[in-house]
Amino acid sequence: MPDITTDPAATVPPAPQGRRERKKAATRKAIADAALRLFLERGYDDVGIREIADAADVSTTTLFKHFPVKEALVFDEEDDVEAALLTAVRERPEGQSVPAALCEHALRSRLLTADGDPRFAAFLRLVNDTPALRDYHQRMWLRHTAALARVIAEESGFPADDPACTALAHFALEAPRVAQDHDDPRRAVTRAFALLEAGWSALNP
Amino acid sequence: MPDITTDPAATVPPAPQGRRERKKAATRKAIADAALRLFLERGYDDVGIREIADAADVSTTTLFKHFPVKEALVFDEEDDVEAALLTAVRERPEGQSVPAALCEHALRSRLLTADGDPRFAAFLRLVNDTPALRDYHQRMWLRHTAALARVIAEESGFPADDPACTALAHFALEAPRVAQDHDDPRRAVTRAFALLEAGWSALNP
DNA sequence: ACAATAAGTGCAACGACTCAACTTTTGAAT
DNA sequence: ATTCAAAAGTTGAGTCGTTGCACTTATTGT
Repeated sequence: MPDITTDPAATVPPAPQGRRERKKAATRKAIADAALRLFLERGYDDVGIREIADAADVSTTTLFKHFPVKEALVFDEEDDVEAALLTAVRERPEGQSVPAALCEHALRSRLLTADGDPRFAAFLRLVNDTPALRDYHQRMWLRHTAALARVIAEESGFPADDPACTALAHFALEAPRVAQDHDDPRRAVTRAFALLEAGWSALNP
Repeated sequence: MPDITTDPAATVPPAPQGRRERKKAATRKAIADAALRLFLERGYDDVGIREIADAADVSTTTLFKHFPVKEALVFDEEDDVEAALLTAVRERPEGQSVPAALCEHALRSRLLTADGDPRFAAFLRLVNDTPALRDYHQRMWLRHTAALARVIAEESGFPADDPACTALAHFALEAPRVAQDHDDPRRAVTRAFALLEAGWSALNP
């Protein structure tokens, strides 16, 4: 449904849709904010759903209409993360290999180290110290496997359903998790990708 | 795992335990059997804990004293699976690479295809079609990462804490899961391990 | 024979999540 | 300007996995 408005000034800012959607977004944000605040204060497992709903001044049913499960409260605004991943591969510098591009992307993403920002550091600690959150995040992250595999296939000329593409995609997405258990995550990521890089180049014609 | 043993000679030696431990094992088996039967009949999500407990004629409290969570009801008798994994690497044929040994082990294990046995095929379908079970199984499977990484380090002369060893271990354990989403899982596993094989050999001096 | 130990029971509860019925708000079409 | 349908939100009861507690019963080592 294209937006054909008579008044062009009404649609200048990013996407301020009707008041309805704005209000919806507002309560959604209120819930997510309340949740994150409470989680950081007292830990994920020691905060109940009802408590969060109360803090955001909504009912628990409303809460669950915005977020499918408790874990999702923490990972709001995780759109365009897939887009970033895919373009990192597609628009990599001339001559750079696919695994190398993925490695750089992994190092660039702040999932490993929150340099500077103490608020983000606290967030990272919350996620990594809470098994439920770690697992959920990884599950969500792996949902990009198929899309990434497709892009890899395009970029490398392999058939779209070549298992090697899926494998590389999956392994690349798992790499950060593997690295997080090491004392020097950045080095670990690099080393894991060295393995993939060498293997991938050997597979190419 | 249900008591569908491939190798009849591999049955447990008759551990001469007291009547206490025998009874305990009996109720445990009764519970697991009832659970698997009901799950296969009506699907994992459509069978409740209380129902299983009733079928096995125990209280839900007793049930949870034997199995930590619902998913564990399906994966009983999963010991010595780590031992098999480790020896597959340690006692591989002369001149065979570590990834190759892991690939063979993956192909040998019946997690991919239940050739012939229809009961095991049904079991596999149950697990693969139930997200909760798939995830739980993978989580349990990944618990062997550290042990496998240590063996890999020993066998290859790398320092015990080299991230490359952890990475290879992790990727190798993930490979079957990646392959299951493909139409020809055995080929997919082989191809995934080809990637690892090539990369690993390139990392060696 | 006798405590110590462990298995098992019953019940009540908690927390996450769902469902159905209902009210209010909002965006538009008439 | 009125009316109407969809969407957002509420309420309350209920399911389901899981735990805690107090209790009984059976087995074991001494």
